Amino acid sequence: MDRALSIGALARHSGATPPTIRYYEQIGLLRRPDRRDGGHRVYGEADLKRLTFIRRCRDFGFPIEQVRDLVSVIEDVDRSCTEVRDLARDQLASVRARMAELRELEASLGLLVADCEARCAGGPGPDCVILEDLAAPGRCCAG
Amino acid sequence: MDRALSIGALARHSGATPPTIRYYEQIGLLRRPDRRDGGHRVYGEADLKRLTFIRRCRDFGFPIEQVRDLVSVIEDVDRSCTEVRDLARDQLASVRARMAELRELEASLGLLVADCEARCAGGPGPDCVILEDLAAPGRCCAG
DNA sequence: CTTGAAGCTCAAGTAGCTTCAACTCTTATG
DNA sequence: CATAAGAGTTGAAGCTACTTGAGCTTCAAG
Repeated sequence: MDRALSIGALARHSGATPPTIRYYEQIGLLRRPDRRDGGHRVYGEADLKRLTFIRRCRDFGFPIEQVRDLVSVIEDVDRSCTEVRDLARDQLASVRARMAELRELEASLGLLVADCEARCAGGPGPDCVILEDLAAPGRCCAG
Repeated sequence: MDRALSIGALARHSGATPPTIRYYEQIGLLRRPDRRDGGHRVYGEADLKRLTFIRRCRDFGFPIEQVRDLVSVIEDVDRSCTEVRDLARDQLASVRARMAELRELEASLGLLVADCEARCAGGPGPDCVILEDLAAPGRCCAG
């Protein structure tokens, strides 16, 4: 029951778009599928499975090159699942680092907005103390 | 006291790199500076101030095109500081949205790692239930 | 005067796709 | 069977915000 899928059908089932699928094929992340007489790509269940895996990894934020590693872990009988765990741990760490950066950014931006409310009366550019602060070397109002 | 700065000195004082400064010049975010006889760029305090402002906006996560707007707010006498506040508010909202995404990602990755610990004994690829889950359509272990 | 650091220009590379132009193929309907 | 819409094809360029590289010139210190 390995029903044939067009690129559009594969896209719908996997959550990728047709151009993305062609792109993955181009960079060697997906195999080159069989073609119909007219040249249209034909996919099967195995392709859907693999693409689903790839999309899921991408949703997890893994960069393409790491996805390549992960795919090879799946297909290589000799490599272990703990490799996936370790890669996921690394990924978790970088997600957390990025979140910490964003938290700082959030705090700074919040301060900037608050300062704009408190210290400026909505005056024009050159009179605004906030804009002056932003342009001054050293620490900034929300820095 | 408008001491002259080389591109390297400007870089050190502003936190940008020389290539980045040249890039900003190329895209019209910084004016074209005067040159010495040998062709080297010469900057002044005004350039440092402007670049500091730009870098700070970039650190806040504003995209280049919005920085362009912000710079014009500064230089246009008729436009008000509240514009900056509004842009900062928008930016704050998108930072928060991005953070929410990352929080979900963190939770999912955490689950993935936990599942790998709990359900797999570190077996090889084809035997790992986690890898199966990731490739299966529909919901995933940490989905 | 020599040497090494810093600067110059222009071009290409990075990630991860998306979008475009200019076609061809398939499928549904009349 | 004709036709028109929609889906598919290709290769190339575009996107963000820079970074890197090649190959050369200039500057500052000793």
